[in-house]
Amino acid sequence: MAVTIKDVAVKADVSVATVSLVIHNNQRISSETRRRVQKAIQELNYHPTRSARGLASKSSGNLGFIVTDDHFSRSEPFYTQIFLGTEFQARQDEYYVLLTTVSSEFGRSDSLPRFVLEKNVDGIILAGKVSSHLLTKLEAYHIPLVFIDYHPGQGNYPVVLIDNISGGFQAVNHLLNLNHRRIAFIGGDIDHPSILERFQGYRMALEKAGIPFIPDLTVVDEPYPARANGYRAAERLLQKNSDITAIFSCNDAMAIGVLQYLKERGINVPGDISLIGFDDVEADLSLDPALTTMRVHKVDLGIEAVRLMVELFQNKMTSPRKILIPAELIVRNSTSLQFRVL
Amino acid sequence: MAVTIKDVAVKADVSVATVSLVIHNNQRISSETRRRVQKAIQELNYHPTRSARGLASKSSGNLGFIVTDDHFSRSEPFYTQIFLGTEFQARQDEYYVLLTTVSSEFGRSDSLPRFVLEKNVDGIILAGKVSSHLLTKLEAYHIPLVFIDYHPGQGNYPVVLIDNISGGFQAVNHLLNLNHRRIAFIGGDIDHPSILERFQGYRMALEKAGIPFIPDLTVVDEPYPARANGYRAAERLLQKNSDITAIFSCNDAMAIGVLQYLKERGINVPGDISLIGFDDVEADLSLDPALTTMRVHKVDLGIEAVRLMVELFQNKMTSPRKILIPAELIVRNSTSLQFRVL
DNA sequence: AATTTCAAGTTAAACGCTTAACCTGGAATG
DNA sequence: CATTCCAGGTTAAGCGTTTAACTTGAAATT
Repeated sequence: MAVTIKDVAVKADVSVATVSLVIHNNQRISSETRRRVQKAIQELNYHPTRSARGLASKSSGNLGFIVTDDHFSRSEPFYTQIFLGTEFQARQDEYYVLLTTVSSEFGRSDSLPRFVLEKNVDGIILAGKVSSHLLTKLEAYHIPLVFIDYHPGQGNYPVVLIDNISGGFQAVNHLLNLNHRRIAFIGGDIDHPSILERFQGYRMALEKAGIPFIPDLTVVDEPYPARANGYRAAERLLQKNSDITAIFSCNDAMAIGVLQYLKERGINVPGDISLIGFDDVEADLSLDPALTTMRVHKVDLGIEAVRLMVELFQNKMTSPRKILIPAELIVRNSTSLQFRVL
Repeated sequence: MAVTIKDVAVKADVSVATVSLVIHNNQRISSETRRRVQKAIQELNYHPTRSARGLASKSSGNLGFIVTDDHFSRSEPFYTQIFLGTEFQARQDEYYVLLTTVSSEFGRSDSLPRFVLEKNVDGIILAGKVSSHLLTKLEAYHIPLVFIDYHPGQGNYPVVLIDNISGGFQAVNHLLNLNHRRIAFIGGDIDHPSILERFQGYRMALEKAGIPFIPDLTVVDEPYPARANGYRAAERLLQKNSDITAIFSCNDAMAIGVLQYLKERGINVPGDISLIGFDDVEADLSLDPALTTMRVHKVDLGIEAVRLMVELFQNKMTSPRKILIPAELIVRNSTSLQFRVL
């Protein structure tokens, strides 16, 4: 029924091996023969069958994409964007991406995603933190691994990270430039690397400006960075401090909670307090005022991960194994010049 | 290196055929032998290699997911949710789904997605409207097709649709129950089936309530349903009508534009005018007031599409070929009782 | 002129699985 | 008791590629 490499071979009057060699640009074939084969391929509209290629060459042409279920459900748009980035770059490099979630509690006895068991991926991209048991099991399969927005302590894997430190620094710098001096930081659990780094950026900016760091101006012990926790953090923060003029929230989700709290208290943003977030999510634009934030180029995270993977395949991992994607300041309406005399 | 069906056969002291038959639950194998084989499979931790299976059985274990690039970029969260739904259900049914976008202008001479050329999918799910040229080409390959949120005129393909008519009806009914009588409709191009259907629901609800349909209360000629067009539609609508008490927007994107316009004009929502949207997108919650809307269960669209596909594969397409997913009224703060005496 | 080298293919095995067709020995049947 | 039937397997031929190893004829070398 469908046209196979054999049909092409017959038509071009060569062996199937020759056809295969032409397809793979092997130099052993004369340009005359090459042309004849290519013509036959064209005319028959031949395309190698993926399964057959896979079986013979022991490569699937697929990349796996793993994210934990709760990361995914908690901030789905974020990981979705990353996934779309991998999808986009994979297309350029002639791969497909198989998406799957795993339990964040992946244990010693859980079984790996089907695509690894069935040898249906040539490499795996892991987005966000995953269980160490998963990694241990994965390592046993010797599949190339690339990490996004997380890196396990041990192992020397290629990784694509957000430049959180510099991002935090820029965010606070923006506030400093607007003449703010009493700047608060609101974060989720400081043990999370990304949050910690943003916090470090915050401190660095203050230090550089010669402003002392005041622990009371920070809330860094909320369980995880979601709206409700942002609301509560704002509440806790403002009960102790009445003279804050700006808040740097570790991410937009919390910032939205903060904003809600401030509004309910009749505190004007940015009139009374300026607010800046981090991530740049869809909702930011619908807010009133629209949220100033540090944009994370999520798609780029995915793109770079696939690029690293392809380099890995080609054994030419000459470029750095760690790629930092910068965050970008997006000024909207939740930050403004501060005039008050303190 | 890796364990193959042969290893299992040796260990269980049977032929490889027997192992294969056990794996596929063939009844020809005695339970005694079956157990022995299964034990060997367990102990060796054997999993059939996907490529080999594919080659031998002429099935890839993959489903293709196609959406046009501009649909995708215009309302990415919408299609992403659908995709995630297919992904979810595919997992249950042991498939993977390969995502790709095609140009909305796909022409006669464009080439099909790589996964169909390489016989790397067993069926294709098409989300949203696609070019007829694409369909023509696809049909030549005799691949099972399932549509989501769109159905081509010709052909009798399985399809999963949003119940837009009933959704529109419910939306307007909600407004009627709140004592509104002057209810406007704002839509994008009425030629788009979904929008037309929502409009039909609007008219049906009015009719049932014995309220005459007034063309001046509708705007149905904006190019496509996005924020900016919602803003403009609201402007046009209110210039002609001062006594509107409620607006049904054909989707949330336009509703957000409407809301912005009303706010700028100092018109209170829902105090002066109630507003209801359609889709239920992420941004709705960040709005002030939070938007009342008709929730579309996007994930379910994807889930049902995969189910239909699997039924197709099993030739037991007994259930209806057209599945309607109901929309659900989500009451938030943009609609309220109307008191004005008209 | 004999030998070596090389360019340009070809041969054939292998990849790991599925499945139609075949086999075999005992139970059921006439 | 000879024949049929069937449960429970096995054999072997594919599926469509890739690729290591081999071939061959002509050019280059000695």
